[in-house]
Amino acid sequence: MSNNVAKSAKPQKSSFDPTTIELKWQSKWGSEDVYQPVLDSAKPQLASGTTIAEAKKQNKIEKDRHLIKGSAFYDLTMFPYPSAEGLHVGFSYTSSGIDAYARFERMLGHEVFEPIGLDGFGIHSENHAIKTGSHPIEHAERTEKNFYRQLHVTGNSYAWKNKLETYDPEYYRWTQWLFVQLFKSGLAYKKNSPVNFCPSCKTVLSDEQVIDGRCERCESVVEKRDLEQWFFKITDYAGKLLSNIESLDWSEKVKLAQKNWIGKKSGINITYKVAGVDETVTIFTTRPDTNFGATFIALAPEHQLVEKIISGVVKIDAQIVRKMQAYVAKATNKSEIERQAEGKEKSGVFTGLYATNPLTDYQMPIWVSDFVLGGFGTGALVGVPGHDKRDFEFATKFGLEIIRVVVGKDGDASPIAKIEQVQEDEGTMINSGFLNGMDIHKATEKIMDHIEKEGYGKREVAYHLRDWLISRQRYWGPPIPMIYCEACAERGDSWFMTEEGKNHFKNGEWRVKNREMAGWYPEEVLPMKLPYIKNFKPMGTGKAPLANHPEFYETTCPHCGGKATRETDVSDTFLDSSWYFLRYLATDLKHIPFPMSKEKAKTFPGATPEEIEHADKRRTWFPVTMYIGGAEHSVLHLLYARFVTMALKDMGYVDFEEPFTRFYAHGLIIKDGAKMSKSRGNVINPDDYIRKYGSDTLRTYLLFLGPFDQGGDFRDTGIEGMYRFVKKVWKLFSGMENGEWRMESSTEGLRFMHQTVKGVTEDLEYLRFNTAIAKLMTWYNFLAKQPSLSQEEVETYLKLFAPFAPHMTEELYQVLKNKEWRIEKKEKDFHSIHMSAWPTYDEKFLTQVTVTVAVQINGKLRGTVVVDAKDKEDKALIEKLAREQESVSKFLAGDIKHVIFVPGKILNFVVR
RNA sequence: GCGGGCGUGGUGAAAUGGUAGACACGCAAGUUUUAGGAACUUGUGCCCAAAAGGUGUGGAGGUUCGAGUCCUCUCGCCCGCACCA
Repeated sequence: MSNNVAKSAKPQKSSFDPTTIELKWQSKWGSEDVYQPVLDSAKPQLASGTTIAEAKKQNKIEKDRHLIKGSAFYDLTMFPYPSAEGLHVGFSYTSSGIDAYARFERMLGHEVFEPIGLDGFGIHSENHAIKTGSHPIEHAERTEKNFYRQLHVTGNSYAWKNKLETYDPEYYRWTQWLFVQLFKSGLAYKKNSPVNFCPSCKTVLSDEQVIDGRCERCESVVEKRDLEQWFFKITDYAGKLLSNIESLDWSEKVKLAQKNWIGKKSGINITYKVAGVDETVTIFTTRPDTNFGATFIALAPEHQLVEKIISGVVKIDAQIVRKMQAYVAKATNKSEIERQAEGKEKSGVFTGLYATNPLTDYQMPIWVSDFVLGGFGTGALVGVPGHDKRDFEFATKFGLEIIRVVVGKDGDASPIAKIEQVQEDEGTMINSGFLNGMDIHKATEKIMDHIEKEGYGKREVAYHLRDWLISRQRYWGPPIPMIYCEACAERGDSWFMTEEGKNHFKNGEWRVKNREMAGWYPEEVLPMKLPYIKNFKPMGTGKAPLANHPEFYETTCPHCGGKATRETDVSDTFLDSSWYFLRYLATDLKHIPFPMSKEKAKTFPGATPEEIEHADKRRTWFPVTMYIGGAEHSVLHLLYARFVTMALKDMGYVDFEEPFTRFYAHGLIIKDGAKMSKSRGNVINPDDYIRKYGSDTLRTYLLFLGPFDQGGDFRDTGIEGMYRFVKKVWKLFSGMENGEWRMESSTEGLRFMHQTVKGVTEDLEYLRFNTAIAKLMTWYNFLAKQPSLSQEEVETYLKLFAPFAPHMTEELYQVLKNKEWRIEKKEKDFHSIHMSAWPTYDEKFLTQVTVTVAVQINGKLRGTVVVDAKDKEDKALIEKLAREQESVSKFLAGDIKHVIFVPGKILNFVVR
């Protein structure tokens, strides 16, 4: 029966042509700037000034949403890097998510800013150019066009007027400006040090770009090279980068990845006198409680004292020096991979020197060993073989003494002879003088107090995080805008001698004072344009291609006017992306890089009063409200962007410390169970699917695949199914023009609508797109069976579906609008609805209350009871009863008139 | 080794502590079609010929009137970090 009725609501004919519909709306949205927010007039993000994370914690989010209509909502996705192959479907995934979210937020009444751009500078793009045999500049021109075309057909509600490209001189002049500001703040310095070098990319890499000893991009084994490089002093912010993490509304996983990478360890630096020579060795340890058991000292091959011995400053036996030279040379040439391949087999050379342990007067032999890391702590450790497995391995190999100082749970107090006996856990101190009998935590505090009092040690915090290596010996990046002047350096007359420089460092030591630093920065003539050169390929000599071009690097000193040279390295591509979210809001400002206070904006040469005004007003958009991107950037981009923001805050350019209030890491899209790769031939080009099914279908399908943070498996049969569904929706509603609809929804219809609205709203808020879409499908199944639909149901359905399939829903709305909707007149187009009205039915359904009690029916205990309350008194009564189990049983025994028990259905109680 | 996460049908997966498997894919049968495709209808956790019934969220316990969900242990898988002193 219902089948026949259902048919009456369905179309006589259907023609669903997604391509035509989508192009039509895309061009309309574009030409009318529908999604271009007025940047200057948005209200601040939250009226109270609290962050969304805080509001959420206080459960105020729903309430606040209504209070802050018209407030700025900065909805950002990580911009893609353009490749010859075109847009990756992984990006379609992100962009579908961010756009569904943007459209949802817009309906809640926010001003939403959803910008897009291209991360076109960097090794990635340059390698693509080399592979295709083209010049990076031509490569960029070509891919830019293709990428923007592909980005357009997704139907995303991008603010197209604010697009940017990192290789645009109007962009990278500010990247260079940023470099200069960091330099002026003492956060950029140049240093000669062993660095990671990728022999294939022929450039140095930052620590973060080395994964398992291999290059992040090409997976070549990374070598160690001594090169003079530019670094950013991100370690200055290690503490803040770590402590701020707690306040962020990010997934625990990403937060943890950052915490681990920063790697804070609290301990103590202990300085030991070296017997017989005028030297000391400072070690870092987190376990000073075991110090009575210390029997040796081990130095990293890079350690200063080792250098002093090798260079003859500290004189020891010549034969040992030769042995050490050989060992150090071998160790420093080893790549990470080689070191791992050798396993944990310890090696080392005894220096013949001893250090005295003041606690015991034990003469600890000083060794050099490559299991000690030059970059952690002080590059030296004190060996306690009884209570550290690595120390034990070292001690047994070289016959060093092992002393037990902790007894663990097993009560074993015998001498430690086997590795299984090494006691690294909790326990009680023995053989440790005044520490005896204490547990290790108490002993740790006690001994640190003692050492500090005796004056040979100081509590210290060590971090795993190292400074950010910023220079690259490549072509395709912003030239580092520094000028070296030999003459000024000779005179000791460099930037550091200017009033500005002196003021900057007057309260602290100068972090950077070596001679290589002497020079000038041409701040007022930025951008330092990247010239077109033919031989742009990396050379592998430790110099960048620009070093072959005197016409580039030869210049005059901005200070003395003499001959000077420019830096020829370019900066890391991660610098480009560390601040792009700031620039989106100022792409039309020629003289100011990003929104900032009037006071600061005025300091930019050439800034017009209008520009200063814009810069000031647009600050309401910061920080980024919602950021969606890949989890692979957990410790790279996200850490760098946080660091840059903090540095800019300290310089007074921005007034927030954390750039991304909320970050959501989406999952990975695989294809038919395998990772996409060209060699497998299973790379998805979104173009093919958009052409065949339309963007609405692709978007909805991608988001339906599975939980957004887990990605999913892309299957052609799956997208077919989604296409069927989209078509069904089209047919149902486009058929409405000939069908009937009624004034009011049925009770069941209302309940369905209420449930779906509530469910989908909540799902969208937490980016559970897959379940939101499933709810829409369920509701469709219900609607399709109805003999007729109400205008409210149809309109609500279209609104709820719009975040996923914006084109089709808008087209349907237009079709239906022209067919005598018996509703209040709609003068504006559907996109105005996008911006105004998210349906809520809470008020209407206040009468329905869910009570959770134990109920016995037919001798069986059952669960949830849905009670329909007739009026406010009923509702209050039921809520009160729900709070008190005891009264509920009474209530159920006496006051309920009917109990309707439908097998397979929820229990319904009708209140008198 | 440290840290985090996950184990539910043939598949992707749903389930504020309350009918386990929503929704979709796939599969099966049917209607329609010259055929293929498409569309529509019905069915589909497992066991049993069917019904009745039983059983069922990696495993073992526990809390609870009630556990996929909370707690303890255990097995298996995935992802970070790692010779970090």
